[in-house]
Amino acid sequence: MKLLGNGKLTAGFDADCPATREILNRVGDKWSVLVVVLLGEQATRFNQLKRSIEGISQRMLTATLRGLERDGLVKRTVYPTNPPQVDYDLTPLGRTLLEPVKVLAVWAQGHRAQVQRARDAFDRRGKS
Amino acid sequence: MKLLGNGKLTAGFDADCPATREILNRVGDKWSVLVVVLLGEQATRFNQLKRSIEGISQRMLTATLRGLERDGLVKRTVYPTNPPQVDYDLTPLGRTLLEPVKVLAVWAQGHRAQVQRARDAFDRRGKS
DNA sequence: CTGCATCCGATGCGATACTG
DNA sequence: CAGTATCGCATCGGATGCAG
Repeated sequence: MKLLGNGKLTAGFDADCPATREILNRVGDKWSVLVVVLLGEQATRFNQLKRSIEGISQRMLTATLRGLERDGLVKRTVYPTNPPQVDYDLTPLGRTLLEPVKVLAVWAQGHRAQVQRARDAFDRRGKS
Repeated sequence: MKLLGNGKLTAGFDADCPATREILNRVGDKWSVLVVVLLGEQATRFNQLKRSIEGISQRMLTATLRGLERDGLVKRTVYPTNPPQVDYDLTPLGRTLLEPVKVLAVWAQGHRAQVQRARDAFDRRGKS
């Protein structure tokens, strides 16, 4: 990315840096944030997570958890019982993600109506 | 989504609410955040944006700007000159999004190394 | 300069069936 | 219970060409 002149974004960060991009991808994907928030509540077993998140497929829950685990945000603990029991929990690193996510969620809910109005207005203009 | 028992996430927000989900989608998509940050710097013309964002296709820049405009985050101003000139700028609403996004970006950059190490370790375990 | 339309490969993700 | 494997549709997004 070419910067705009002074070589630095006045916002004080580079939204184009690969690390930022990757985190944004994580936060943006369909299920990761939801899983992180739920695990922020308490350690949870696989099937309980599946029941808690209405609409998620087993495939996507597995993939989401693997991704979060790979990034060191989630810890997977296997108890060799019969039947097997697997607990997922946030790591300390994962816990630090809770606050930034919350800031976004608060923004979303605080501006929900305003965005909706803008959207309606935009769509009306399009129809005319 | 079924909540975990008390009917409310202790984090103090519902990451599953549709409004939150939509905002997360916006923030998560490939180019929106980058465009918002750039426009946070200054109003910018279409082709200047295109040059500033290395790798974006014209198609996606158009789509991204339309989406942001529809949500009331970006304002599009046409100057009926010849050749035509179109300026994009953040709306006041768009400007309020800058701070939450920055919080995330700061997190990303602050934990970049830690995530990378976790990822490397995870991948090594997989190979063995 | 600022777009829109079309084509088409890449990826996302749900459904389903099978395993230890 | 906690996954893995495979399929198939839907959407994403780049490349290209045309237009006001």
